[in-house]
Amino acid sequence: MVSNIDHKAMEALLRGQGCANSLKILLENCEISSVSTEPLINTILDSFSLVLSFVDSPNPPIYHESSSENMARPTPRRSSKEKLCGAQDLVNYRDDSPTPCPNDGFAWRKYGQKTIKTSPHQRCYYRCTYAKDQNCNATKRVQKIKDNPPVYRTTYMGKHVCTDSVGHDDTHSSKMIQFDQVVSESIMPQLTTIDHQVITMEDKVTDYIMNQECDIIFGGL
DNA sequence: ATGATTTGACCCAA
DNA sequence: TTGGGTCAAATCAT
Repeated sequence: MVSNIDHKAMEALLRGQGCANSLKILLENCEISSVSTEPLINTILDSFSLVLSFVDSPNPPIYHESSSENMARPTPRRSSKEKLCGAQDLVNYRDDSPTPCPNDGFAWRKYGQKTIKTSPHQRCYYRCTYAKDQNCNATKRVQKIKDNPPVYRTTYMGKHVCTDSVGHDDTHSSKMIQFDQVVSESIMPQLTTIDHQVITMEDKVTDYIMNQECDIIFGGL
C-alpha cells in the first residue's frame, strides 16, 4: 500500500516530468517565440519543490491544486484487495501497462473493451468495484484519443454511492466530483483541463450522465 | 480459491 | 443494419 504522501509526490514528479517534456518539445520545434516557457519552468520547479517538501517534512503542505484527500497513485495493475472507493481526483498519471488506466482514487473493474468506429483506439469500460455489493452505478470509459503525446479521455458516468471510501465522504445524495487541474492550460493548451470543477448531482436527474471528460495526457514519459 | 481481466456475444437505440 | 454499451464465460494473476 502506497501512502498518500507517496501519491502526491508521484503526481508532482509526473507533472514536472510532463512539463519538462513539453519544454523539450517546444525547444525542439523552436516554438519558444510563440509560447512562453516560463510557466513550464515554474511548474517544473514547483513540482520538485513539492516533492522535496514531502521528503523533508512529515507533514507536507497540502497541494494547492487539490482539495480532496486522495491523489492518483501508480498502483500495480492488479490491486484487487485495495479499498479505494471514494476518492475523487483525476490526475496526471502515467501507467506503463499497455492499457493505461489512470488511478483516480476509485476502485474500478474493467468490464468491457470495444473498438470504436471513429477512433483507431479501443475504448475501455470500467465500473465501480462495489457495483454489486453496494449498488454503486458509477462507470467510466477510457479511450486513447491521441498518440503522441498519448492522450486519454476519461468519461465518468453515474455516481458513486459506495461507502468503502478513504478520506472523502462520498455518501451524500448530491455528488461533488472534483478534478485536479493536471497542467495549466497556458502550459498545455491541447489539454482539456478541469480545474476544481464541481458537479452537483440532483436526485431528480435520472439520467445524470456526468460526461465529465478529462483528457489525460501522458506526455512522452 | 478467489478475484480481475479478456473478449466474443448479445442487446438496443439510431 | 450498424455501432456503442454491457454481459458473461474463459482465462489469468495472486
